[in-house]
Amino acid sequence: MSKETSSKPRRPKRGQTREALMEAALELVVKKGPFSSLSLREVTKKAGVVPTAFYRHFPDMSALGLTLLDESFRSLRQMMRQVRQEKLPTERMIRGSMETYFNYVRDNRAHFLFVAKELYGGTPTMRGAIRREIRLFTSELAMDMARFPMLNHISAEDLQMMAALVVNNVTALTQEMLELEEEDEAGQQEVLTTAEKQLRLIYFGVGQWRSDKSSQ
Amino acid sequence: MSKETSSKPRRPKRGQTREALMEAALELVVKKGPFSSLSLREVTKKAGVVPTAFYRHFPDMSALGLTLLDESFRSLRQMMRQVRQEKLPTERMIRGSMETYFNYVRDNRAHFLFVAKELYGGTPTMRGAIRREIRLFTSELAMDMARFPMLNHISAEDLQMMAALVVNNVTALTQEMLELEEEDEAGQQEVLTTAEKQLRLIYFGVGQWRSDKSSQ
DNA sequence: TTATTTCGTCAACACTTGTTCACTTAATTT
DNA sequence: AAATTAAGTGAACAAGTGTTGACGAAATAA
Repeated sequence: MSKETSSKPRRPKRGQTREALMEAALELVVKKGPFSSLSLREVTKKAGVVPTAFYRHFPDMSALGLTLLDESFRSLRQMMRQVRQEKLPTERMIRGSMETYFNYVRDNRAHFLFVAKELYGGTPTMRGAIRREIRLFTSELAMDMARFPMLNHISAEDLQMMAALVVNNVTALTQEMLELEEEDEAGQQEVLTTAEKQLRLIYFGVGQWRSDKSSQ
Repeated sequence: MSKETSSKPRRPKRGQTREALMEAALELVVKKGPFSSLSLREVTKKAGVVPTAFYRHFPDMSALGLTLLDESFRSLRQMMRQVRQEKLPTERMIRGSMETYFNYVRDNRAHFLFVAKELYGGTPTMRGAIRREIRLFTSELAMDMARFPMLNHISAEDLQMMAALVVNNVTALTQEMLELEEEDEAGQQEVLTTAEKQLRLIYFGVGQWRSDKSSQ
């Protein structure tokens, strides 16, 4: 049966509170501080709901945190998959993927801020989950590199080390990006071109690499 | 029975409480979480002193934090100066400076943990202070590179970008190091050799770099 | 319809928090 | 030796915290 939309429900609709809580937490992270510093009560207050209502949706704050984390990475993984599919000559690929990546960061500022602030300061569980995701990205990048014919001569572990170099650096630049004001387009552009240069430099280094030399 | 001769003072000596507070805060950061999540009361408790005694030494917690930050970076800067003075052929220099740096990290675990957990999660003031220090290291590294004759042809801003690449990566590896157990020597060794390889790769990349190419 | 589950509310609890004030006493200065 | 300053203590506060349990209304299922 169809229930019609009356003008204003006195209570939020089914399951709407859950999203209100997640959204409230994100907003508070943006303007107040790390998720770990938020209290259950202020989150519920911001969500426009009484403290006890929280327990209808999450057993405790850390459950909310892990849900938020999952949400953050699910869409990010999806975007990365998309980027990975574009087959282009290396130089164009570097510029292209950096552009789409940083645009994505800009469009999902709150989620990235949330993750950034928990990366080193969160609970062990939280940190572990984030680090696992990052390692996943690294491995996938290494696998991508392994498919390039010109990198045939490089050992698997060296590829891993190179991928880690790229990921570490992009991660750091992401944080730098988040530190900028949202309106600071010039600064953001600068970070982007720095990223491009750095990746290009790494690319040059990879071209010179001999794996036997490293095992020494 | 009250009077003791000279063995144990009933009260800490002059100015001893200040250090007790700083030490207590560091210990709590190691085993509990980011400094920003510590309460004044638990710090004083750990220091074996009543809450109100805190105000005799610091106006509030954030002042303690900034003092701790200063302490952390002062000794680090000193060590970096020392590293920078050793003049060696590049390859040896990479290995050498990475070794002494990571040994220093191991010996000052608490301070690095403190800084790491505040880097992105701390108050704006705290984050700003840390980022300023890091930028300082980057600039100094860029200046060092500028003195190499073989890097004459590289523009100042490209040198800055290269130094940033190095610093970003070492920072990330430091965090990785801190995530390991203190006894995990194998893991620590692995991080070290990864660091060496990555720096060598960057070094190769620098060798191929043409600044005019970058301006496109 | 009626019955049932879902989910937001209210009151209350036992804590912990930062900070104040008046106090004492040790250490230093005069 | 006396006076002064530095630095610890204890009680008290208002505000904020997580969590409980019983209650009621709305949405869904029977």
